[in-house]
Amino acid sequence: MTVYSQIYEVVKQIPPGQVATYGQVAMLANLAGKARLVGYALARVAGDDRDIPWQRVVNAKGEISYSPFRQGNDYLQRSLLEREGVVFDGADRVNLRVYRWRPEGAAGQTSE
DNA sequence: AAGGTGACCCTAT
DNA sequence: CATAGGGCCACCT
Repeated sequence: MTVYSQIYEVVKQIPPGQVATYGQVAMLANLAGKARLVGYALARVAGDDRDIPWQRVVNAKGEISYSPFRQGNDYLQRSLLEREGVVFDGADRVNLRVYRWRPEGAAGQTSE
C-alpha cells in the first residue's frame, strides 16, 4: 500500500460528469497541502490504469493541466470530460461552482 | 542509496 | 488578471 494508492482510491470515487481539483483530492486522501503529489501520482498511472478516472481531476482554476509530457493525453482528458457532459467555457475552464464534486454530505449549499 | 523528477496551490505585488 | 516566489513529497533507476 502506498500513499499514491490512497490518491487513486479518492479519484476512483469521483462520479461521472463531475470533477475534483488536485488540492481537493489531496485533502480527501489525507494529504492536505501536498496537491503536487496528486499530480505526480496521476502522472504515474495515466494511460496505464483505466480503473482510475484521472480525467476528472483538474487544477484549482478549473483548467486541465497541459504538459508536453502527457503526449496529448491532456487533450484527451478534455474530450473525455466533454463526453461526460462537462462543458468548458471560452477560457477552456470548467465552472467548478457547477461541476466540482461534493463528497457525501458536503453541505453549505445555501445560496448562489 | 541518493538524486532527479513531475498532471499543483496559495499569497502578495 | 498575470507574474513571481515558496512549500510539498513519494516513486523509479
